[in-house]
Amino acid sequence: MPVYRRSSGETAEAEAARAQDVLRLWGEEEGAIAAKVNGIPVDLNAFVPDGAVVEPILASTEEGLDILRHSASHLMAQAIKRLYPGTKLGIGPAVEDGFYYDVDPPQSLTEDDLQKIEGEMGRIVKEALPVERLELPRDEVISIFKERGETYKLELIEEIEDPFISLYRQGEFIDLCRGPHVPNTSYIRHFKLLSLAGAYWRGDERNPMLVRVYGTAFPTAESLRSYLDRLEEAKRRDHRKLGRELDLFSIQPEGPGFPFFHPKGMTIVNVLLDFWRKEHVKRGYMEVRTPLILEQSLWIRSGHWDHYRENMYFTEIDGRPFAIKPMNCPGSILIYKSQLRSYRDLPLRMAELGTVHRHERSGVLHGLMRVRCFTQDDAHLYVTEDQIKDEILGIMDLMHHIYGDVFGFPYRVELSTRPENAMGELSQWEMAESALKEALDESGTPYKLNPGDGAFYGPKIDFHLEDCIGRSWQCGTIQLDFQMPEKFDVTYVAADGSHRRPVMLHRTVLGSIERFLGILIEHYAGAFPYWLAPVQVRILPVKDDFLPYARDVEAVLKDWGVRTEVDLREEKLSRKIRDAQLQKVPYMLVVGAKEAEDRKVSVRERAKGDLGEMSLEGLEDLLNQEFNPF
RNA sequence: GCCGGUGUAGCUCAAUAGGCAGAGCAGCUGACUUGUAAUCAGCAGGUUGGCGGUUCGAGUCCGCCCGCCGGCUCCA
Repeated sequence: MPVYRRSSGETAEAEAARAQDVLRLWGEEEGAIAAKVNGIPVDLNAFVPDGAVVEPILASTEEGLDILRHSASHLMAQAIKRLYPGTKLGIGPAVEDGFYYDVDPPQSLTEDDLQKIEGEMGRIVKEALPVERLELPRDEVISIFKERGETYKLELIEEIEDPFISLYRQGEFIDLCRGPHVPNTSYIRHFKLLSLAGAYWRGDERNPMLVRVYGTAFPTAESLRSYLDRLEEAKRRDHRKLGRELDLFSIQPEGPGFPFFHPKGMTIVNVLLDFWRKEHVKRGYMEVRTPLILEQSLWIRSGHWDHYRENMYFTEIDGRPFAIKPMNCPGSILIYKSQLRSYRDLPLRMAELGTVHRHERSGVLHGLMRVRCFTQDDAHLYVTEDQIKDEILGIMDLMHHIYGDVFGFPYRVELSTRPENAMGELSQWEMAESALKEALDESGTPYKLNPGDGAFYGPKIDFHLEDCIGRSWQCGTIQLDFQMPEKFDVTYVAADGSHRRPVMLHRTVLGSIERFLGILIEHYAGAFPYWLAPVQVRILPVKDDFLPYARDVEAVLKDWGVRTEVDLREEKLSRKIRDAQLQKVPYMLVVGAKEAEDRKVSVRERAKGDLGEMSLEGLEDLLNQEFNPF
């Protein structure tokens, strides 16, 4: 009699059994949607070999959720094929928050069709169709999909080398699939179709475009509900909406991808940059500024002409060709080269809040997150080879300070290596890549490897911040560059009098100021911490009679360096409070007869509410307790 | 750039079936003189994104262009 084992070590004997039967021996079949046999996920009705370890996969685990969603994508594809016969199928995987299926329907689909498809999915769920795995010889599989006109599937099969190929069938629906899946369609209860979008077949823009139908599925109604609530929350936090409501910035039809910063948005940016400058001075950087437009020949020499031309804007001055800078490095190099540099000058840390223009394709623009003109908090470090590691560690420390200590953002690190269109020698790339790795290892930073994602002039370490709804944004980057110094013949005089070539480090911390502001808006849902709030305190006179006192208080606060305004309107106090709350002003000061008499203020904090009356000194103490990274 | 959707007052949204472009908020004017999340009244506000077409008649139907939204590809 075969023996089956549990991960805990327990064993049981039974006749040749399927995974579900083995789980039942231990009372573990409840809630399982698939099983793991010797660590490999399989269907519940898969036969288990003698001696195998069998564990349940629950829908509530990450692995189980993936299976549930993958099955949901099959369910959706089946519904689509029922409603729109002749639809050809692309691929339909589970993704981060749900699943999608790329389909090629005979007619175009609209949002209204989502409801219909959902309805049909509901019917298939009720049918409780068993989901069966088939393993058939290649030829047979090919003829099945030929017969069904599934040309995309045939293309996928061509790449599978195994003599046998697995398929999954539920009712009349058959799909090429590795599995595993839920045992029958009734397991998929809590799902929702979300959106439609175009997507190129196999992600290549030369291929035909299919319709990607997005949906999500969860094990319980509550978890589905909370996910949908989270989507709503994300909408509420959308920086484009808050940017308008809080009057921070706008993007006008006259400048697609070119944001306008309004006074309040600019205040936030300036506070942020004041902090940034202080921090950089502290860490031995000097600041420079280079021109926005430079002669085309410079860009040819730098390699941008060959590697980055499609993203650049060009112009002409006095009949000579010029380019608008898409990056700040060539300008920085010109400053470096403006005089002879000694090894004593290195490491030379040259920072620049550099405004760059890049031509982004119209479809990718997105509020402040993806624009055509942005300011990078750039820096170029000129270092000797044996300074590389320490300088990288120094930059990583700065990143950690700003992301972690100041903003409390979780972040991820990725190392990107040599891309296809790379410039320069392979050996230099290897040297550069291993220098970055060494720094990462020494600092003990966990990172993900992204082969082929480096810049054309060098490998890079990217820092991805995670925002409130789990999206990640690339902000900081450290790029190691042996190419530019070479191209521009950049040198320093070594101790022995010889001319040596420095290595160049390019780096940003915030990345793009625009994008960073967008992230901050969403992260704080517009309720900026006190130190960043465009208006820190709003003074609310109870009635006009107390305007003079309100002005007095305002003058005192301004003197303390607090960003203050007075609500001058002839409105009721409750109205003024409401408006200040909606503007997410951190502190409101109510001033009326009592306050004016005693030179006091009644303080209301936007989240805590009424804090009661206090003297101006008491207020000063209170404000001084607020977080301040300076 | 590509696919799909969408565009009405500063904002949010109405306008049966192709038949007089409207409301709330915001703004302005006036009244009210206000104590912890919306005082009342009046006024003003529009080339319905643009251009062309169909029609007796177009916000509505068709075509092209532009912007925006969601994706794809690409990226700070």
